[in-house]
Amino acid sequence: MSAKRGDTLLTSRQKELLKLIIEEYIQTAHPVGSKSICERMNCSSATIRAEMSILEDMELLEKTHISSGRIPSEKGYRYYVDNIMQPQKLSGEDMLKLQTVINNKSLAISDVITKSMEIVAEMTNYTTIVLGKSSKDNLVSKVEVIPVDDNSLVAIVVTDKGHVEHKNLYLEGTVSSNDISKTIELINKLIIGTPIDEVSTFLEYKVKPIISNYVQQHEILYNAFYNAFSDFASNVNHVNMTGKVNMLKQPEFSDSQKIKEIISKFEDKSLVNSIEEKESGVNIYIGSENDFDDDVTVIKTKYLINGEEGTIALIGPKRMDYDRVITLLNYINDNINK
Amino acid sequence: MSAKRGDTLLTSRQKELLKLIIEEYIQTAHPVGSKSICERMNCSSATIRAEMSILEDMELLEKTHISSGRIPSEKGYRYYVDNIMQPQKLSGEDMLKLQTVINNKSLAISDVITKSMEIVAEMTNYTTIVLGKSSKDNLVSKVEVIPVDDNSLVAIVVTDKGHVEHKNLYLEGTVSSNDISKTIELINKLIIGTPIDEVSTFLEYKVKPIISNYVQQHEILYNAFYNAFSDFASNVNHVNMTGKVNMLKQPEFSDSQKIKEIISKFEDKSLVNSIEEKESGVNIYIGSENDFDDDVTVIKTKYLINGEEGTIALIGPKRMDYDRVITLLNYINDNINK
DNA sequence: TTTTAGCACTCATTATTTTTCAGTGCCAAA
DNA sequence: TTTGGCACTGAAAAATAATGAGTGCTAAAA
Repeated sequence: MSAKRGDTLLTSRQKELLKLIIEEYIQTAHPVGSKSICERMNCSSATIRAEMSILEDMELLEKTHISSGRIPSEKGYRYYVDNIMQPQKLSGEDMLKLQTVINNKSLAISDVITKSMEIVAEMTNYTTIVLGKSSKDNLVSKVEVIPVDDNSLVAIVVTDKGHVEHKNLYLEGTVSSNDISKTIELINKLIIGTPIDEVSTFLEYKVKPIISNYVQQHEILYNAFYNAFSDFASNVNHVNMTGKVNMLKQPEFSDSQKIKEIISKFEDKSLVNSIEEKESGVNIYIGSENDFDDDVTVIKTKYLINGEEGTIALIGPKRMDYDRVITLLNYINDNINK
Repeated sequence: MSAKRGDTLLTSRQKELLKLIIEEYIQTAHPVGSKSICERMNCSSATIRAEMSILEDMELLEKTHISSGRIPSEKGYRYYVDNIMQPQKLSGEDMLKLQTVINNKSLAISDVITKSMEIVAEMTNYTTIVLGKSSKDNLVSKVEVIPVDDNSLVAIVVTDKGHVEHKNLYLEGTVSSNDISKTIELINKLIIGTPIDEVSTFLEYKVKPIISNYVQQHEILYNAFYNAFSDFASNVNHVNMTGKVNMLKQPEFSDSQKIKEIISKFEDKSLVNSIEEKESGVNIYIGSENDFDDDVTVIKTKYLINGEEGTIALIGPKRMDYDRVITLLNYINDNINK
């Protein structure tokens, strides 16, 4: 927590006002007027208006039009997140729901993460993303090939991190099972320990030149395996998104143009992949601070457990329940680290 | 083609008129007025109106309001599809695009199907779905277990159809590698040849009673494998959807409420799975004829190649370019059968 | 110096009315 | 049987009016 970032000098009353406005807006999605506040701060609406006006000068609040109530600006949310909001404890209900997954000791960690985030999506009505394992550091630890019928095989690659990829290969023409097993032997001998994203270049420089010495129908086989392995490298990133529809329930995305925009972005693989988090900790990217969409907030955190690494992220409107989401992500983060 | 289904007695002029109206509406999405037709049929708009009126009495056309042009009714589309439309040849351009995938002999058939349908989605601006392999008829042909670290394993199952499933298992406490290999041996011995959807009951009745005779830490191991296999059975259906966003581009789905409805349906796994086609041939389900949504048409066909079976489907507005889509699906169908 | 009541003013939103126009149905003549 | 003519319809767009939540400013009260 790089605390107090940009903590402009606000009186404690201004801080309280900002807190009340942001929290009301988070709940209602309607601009907040001076009247609705004054009861809670026992002073008149005129006083509130004066203070609001100051907060607007500081660019922490905005108006939607000249005579409207106030909504938080991006800077306002940022100030709230950095200087006002204080992390709550996880509610009993939330904890209970997560525990059923987290305590299930027979689940692999990657499943715990995915299922936890599915639960979070459901609880919060935001969209969650688990971006799994990048190919870096995944070393091939076993290549298995199983014949299916005369013309097709299944090739399976397992990495040292327990990542599995498979691909059905089709062989043009008949290839002797002897040739197949020789090829596999060769591949296994030469390739084990190679980073998975380097395997295709490795195949080209180490295997291709010598395969013809050992294998009769080397060309067909080499090509089949080459195709398979280049796919493996690019597939190692897996993505799991849950609750895309939740986003459409948010009032800020009720315009059909905006809906299309958001859905398109959800479908855009390279954009979704770019959500991968580099920094450590639970980080918050409000509006233009993220590369996904100016109208959303992305909260994400990197995980690295037993060599499996990835990012868990949550996307919601800028008007997000920051408090709860951060508490949830922290809780998941702490718990998957045992 | 169960031709001439419901071929009410239409004069050839009425047929031509219906054809023109439907084809214009498919292109423009606007109700078609009598004036815009009369040039092409060289007669006056009054004559067209009279004929339109007859077609409306037959429930082949509808009005959106009392003084509007005509749009096809569901029955109208049905009549068009059954009795008027005649299958075109595939355009050179369309064929070219598909050939790049279909002629790539090193791709497994399942990849050819998936990629073809991705291309179709892009070409047509509709949404395509490939619903893969149901679990029926998939017999376990190999179980492979690979240790990742002290507490975790990867279990891989391959079926006789070349279908592969894998799962990371986490073992609570340390389990001797001897016990693990004994368990695998036992499972491989007893389970090979079992339909994948029956494996978990099989485990319960055949393996559970005797495993304690061979394996020390049988409980941990049995549970881990039991969980893994029950997942396998339910995962055998895989789904690939492409072009969800295309649907939102269609003018009939520009209303934000409708968009949400469609997107929700796309996300609903059981609904998507229910698209599976039982009948043979390329079949057309217009509006209320399908279970997906009254405002769409679903065109689908079953495939069964080398033991791999599934459904390829296309979803678009009822105002769909039936001609082209059917030609495309037929072409793909013919070609994946070599 | 700070707070507050009072008041004129603004502008989104909603409702109401008016205008426009593509298209229809019907009829009588061709 | 076809067609030109014409009155009529109703959606859609444009213009107008009414409503009301909320503001900024000012001058008096605290």
